[in-house]
Amino acid sequence: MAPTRAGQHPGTSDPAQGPAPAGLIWTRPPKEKRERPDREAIVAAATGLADAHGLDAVSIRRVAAALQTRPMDLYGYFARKDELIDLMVDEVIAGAVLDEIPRDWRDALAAIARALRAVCLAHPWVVTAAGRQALLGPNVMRHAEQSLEATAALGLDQAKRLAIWRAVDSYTLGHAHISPGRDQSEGNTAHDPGWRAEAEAYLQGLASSGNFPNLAAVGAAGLLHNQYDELTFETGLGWLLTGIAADA
Amino acid sequence: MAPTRAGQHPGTSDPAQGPAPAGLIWTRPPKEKRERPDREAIVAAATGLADAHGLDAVSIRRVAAALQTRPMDLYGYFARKDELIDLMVDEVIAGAVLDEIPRDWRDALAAIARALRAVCLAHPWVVTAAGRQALLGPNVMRHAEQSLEATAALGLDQAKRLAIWRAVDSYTLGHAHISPGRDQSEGNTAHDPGWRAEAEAYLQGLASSGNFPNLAAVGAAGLLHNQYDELTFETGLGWLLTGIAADA
DNA sequence: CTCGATTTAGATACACTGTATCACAACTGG
DNA sequence: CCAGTTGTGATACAGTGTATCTAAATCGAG
Repeated sequence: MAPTRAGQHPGTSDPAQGPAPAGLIWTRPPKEKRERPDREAIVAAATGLADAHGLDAVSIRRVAAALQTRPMDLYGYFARKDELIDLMVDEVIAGAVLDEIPRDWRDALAAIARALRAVCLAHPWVVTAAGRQALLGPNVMRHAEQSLEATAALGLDQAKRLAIWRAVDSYTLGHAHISPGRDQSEGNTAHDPGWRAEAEAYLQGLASSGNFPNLAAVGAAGLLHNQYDELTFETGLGWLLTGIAADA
Repeated sequence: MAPTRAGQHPGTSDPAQGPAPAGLIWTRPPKEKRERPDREAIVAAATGLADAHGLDAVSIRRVAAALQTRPMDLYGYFARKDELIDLMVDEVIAGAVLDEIPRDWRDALAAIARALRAVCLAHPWVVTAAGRQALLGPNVMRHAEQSLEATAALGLDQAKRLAIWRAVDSYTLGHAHISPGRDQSEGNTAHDPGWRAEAEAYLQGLASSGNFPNLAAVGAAGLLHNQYDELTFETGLGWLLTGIAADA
């Protein structure tokens, strides 16, 4: 990139360095000092990898390669890979933090839940990652703070407000978690049409066995397709909020 | 974990047609010809491993060692490790199938949810595994059948009954999923007292920053301990059922 | 300035993983 | 009997997270 400054090549005064780079020094680029990526860039690269190919595709080596660094360089910014995933989760959860909380508590909880759901749909791996350990990142805490703030004006005791937060988060994350075909990464079988056909045939077999009359009435499509996910999510969320309203 | 080749030539990774058994794992007979470790024993060994040391401890080599077999012998009973995990999940979910469904729909749904929760507490890894792909095993289907059966007498349309099942399962699994310190395997940091102390100090710091007044009111203990999990679960389940009742 | 001690960078090594592949034995149909 | 298929046992391969070793750079003291 920069013109050739032949001034400072390291340690070439010693003869017979083992893995010496090939070619004349004049033909080699000036070793363009690859600066170490900062934490933000690492998290962004890892998130991109996870979005594109699933959480399993996030390996230290691949993240390093994406940043043109070496694997062990990344460990300057976290001690274990789990910590990198913590950073990734907190980063994307920032997208679920509302700019403004609706005044009505029910609207507020619904808006928070929908924002969280949107993040879970955009980054399916966060749901998986959320189950690994307690999430304590600042953005997760802001989300929690908003969830508690939503019920601040209701005059409830702390335990009940805490339970409300837990209930809405549990439902929202759980719904995304068990959504069929949630994970769009290529490793997932649910998008292979062949698998789809076999699964439907299998479910047809179960249905025609007579042991699953209620499932038979629903049909295989209802179990395998997630095109009604949005509807069932909203319906269930409405039930939950209605139940809370009845108690509060 | 999974050697999912991301990005490279995608055409050559076509699954081999010859040796790969066709059909879903559920449709293939248990191949009882082999008498060494049968499918049941394999699943039991793998489940024991997962219960004791977490899902990550379930490796083909370790399961084989536990059964005094060789790794590749196991592949006579499933084509991929994921299928083994499917078998494990279905096996333990059998424990969530009720002998008898309470007549009252609300009691029935609550009983089903509590049974599912009990399985999730006894085998924390099932929650993780449930998110990997669509669960179609016979015992999972029996659980689904019961969930639909619970609302059979209410005269609701199929879509609503399906949504009820999804809502209760989502809430139940989600609550277990995000329970702090759910995974008791030794890899988890949440049981290290040192980590505990640091996490509490960190949360205290956040609380005293003034940016999280609602969280500060709750206190760090409420966020880190799961001793109230049972209570919050029951409370939220009650809300959900009340909301359903209001709509049905 | 010189010379040891200490920190840092860079690479390699280790113990694992899932599973494809291969060499070879055994059985089977012609 | 031989050819071909099938099964069996072992090894190989391409990856994983991260500990550890080596060499270079930096720094403090005299």
